[in-house]
Amino acid sequence: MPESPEVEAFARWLKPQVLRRRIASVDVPKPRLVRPLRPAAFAGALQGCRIVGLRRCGKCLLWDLEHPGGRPDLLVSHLGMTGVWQVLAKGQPLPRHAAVVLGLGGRTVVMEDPRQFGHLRLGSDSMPRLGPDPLAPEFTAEELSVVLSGCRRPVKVCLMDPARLAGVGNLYASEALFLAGIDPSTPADAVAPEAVVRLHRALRDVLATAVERNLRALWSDRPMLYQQGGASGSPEQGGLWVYDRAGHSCHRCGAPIERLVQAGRSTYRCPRCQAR
DNA sequence: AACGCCGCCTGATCGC
DNA sequence: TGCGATCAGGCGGCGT
Repeated sequence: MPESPEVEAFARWLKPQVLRRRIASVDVPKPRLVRPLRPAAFAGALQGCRIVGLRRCGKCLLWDLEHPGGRPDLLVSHLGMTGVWQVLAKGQPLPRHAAVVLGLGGRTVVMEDPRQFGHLRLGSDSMPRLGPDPLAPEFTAEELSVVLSGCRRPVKVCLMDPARLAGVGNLYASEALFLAGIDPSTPADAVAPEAVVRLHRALRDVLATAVERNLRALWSDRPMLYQQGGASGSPEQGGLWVYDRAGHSCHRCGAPIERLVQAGRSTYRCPRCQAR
């Protein structure tokens, strides 16, 4: 479940390894995940392009490309639930669930996605419309207040709606609400102003910390935060506050963490630290 | 416009 | 021990 901190880390980690390189070859072992749907068309459009930029937008990784003639293009990739980007060492075999393989001349970059919920789309019209990005430096508590005030659904569901807020998924929505001491089932437009300020700060803290942690994980070839599950230690020890910790005791107060289902997704909360 | 719900997919886990 | 059933989950599409 890569969310914005994971995608941001992938972008920063990959950028120095792919920038200014030319795409010499394209292989599409999982054509279902790409647009244009026909692998030959997809590969043909990518082949020969130079990678001139790599950035994140919400949970998407954006590849700025330049065709041999100089025409710009955009490759939008989304990692879905289980997608990862890898740089293969020379002679290293393809991962089992490789979806797209880019040969960059002496360096091979692969998107792997076992559950195949991710996708790669070519063209600048491939970007979904997104709300403000809480990782952006200019994101303010006032902006968050506007996002919440226009929504009557539970605040957790609101935070996860990409049209309202970009890049926040299930894990960091639960973690931020814990840090802010807010019950996830509070209607978004009923969150008190001082709680909105706490939530703004919690979102920024939890996301920024996760970017740094994920970057260290990538450079040292260790699993990322979301790949460890909730059973490990407290956040100080590299674990999580509430996500995936149903039945375990709260790291802060000891009360058993609860699991509830909102809009069909698991939410985790501490009944004492996040009382109504 | 806002919201709920289904289906896509496969590894992990559970019950028998 | 082994096998089938169930579950998780982002998000696009569709129905209300």
